[in-house]
Amino acid sequence: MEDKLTTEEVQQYFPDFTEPGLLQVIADQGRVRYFREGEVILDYGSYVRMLPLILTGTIKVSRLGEDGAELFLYYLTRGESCTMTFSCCISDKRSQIRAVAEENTTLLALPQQRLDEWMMRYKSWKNFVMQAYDQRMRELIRTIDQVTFNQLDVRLGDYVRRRAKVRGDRTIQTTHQEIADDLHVSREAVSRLLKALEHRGEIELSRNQIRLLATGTGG
DNA sequence: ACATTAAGTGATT
DNA sequence: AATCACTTAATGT
Repeated sequence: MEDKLTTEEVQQYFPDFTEPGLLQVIADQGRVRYFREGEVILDYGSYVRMLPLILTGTIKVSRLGEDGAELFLYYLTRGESCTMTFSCCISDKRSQIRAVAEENTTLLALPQQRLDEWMMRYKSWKNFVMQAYDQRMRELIRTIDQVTFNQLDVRLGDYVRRRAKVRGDRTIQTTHQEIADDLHVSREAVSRLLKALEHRGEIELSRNQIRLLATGTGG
């Protein structure tokens, strides 16, 4: 596989990038990198020199809590970039997050130096970045709401649906313990609430596996 | 058959 | 909702 993309390929992956000059510079400076499932792409405390644009696969982004436990933040999939990484690039700070390949993933790594210059120069790039910020912000606010109002059942439902969505599969392979770690709650709480969801007919449980059942008419 | 790991449950705080 | 103590179920050797 090639190390670089052609401008046509960049256009295909990111149809929102309109300026020929932007496509050219991304194709020119971007490097295709491949990560296997479970590989750590970026870890806490390391300096960020590249901004990733995800081409295929999924990346799981988490934050390190005060007590050393991890808290799941969000997934990145095709056509997305990492908001946290972008802000690290801009301010030249160490990473506050860890990014792990949830499945085999290819991404386009963009060198950090030019990013703010592109913001002024290419409107579609600026829009892309701002849109990413907007989306992440909404997501995080929703999570904060769920945490502060103790709506763990809602949060758990969201989690399962998101995870199924990024995989493009109604059946997800995981343990209750893994979910508990991601959400920072006890394993028992996860087991009990999942059981409740199962009784409501939303999911089906078996060992190491959760299946999402089709929800009623119109979804 | 036995050990290990995942999941379910009730009681307590 | 967390923690503990325990049971039950599934899987691996």
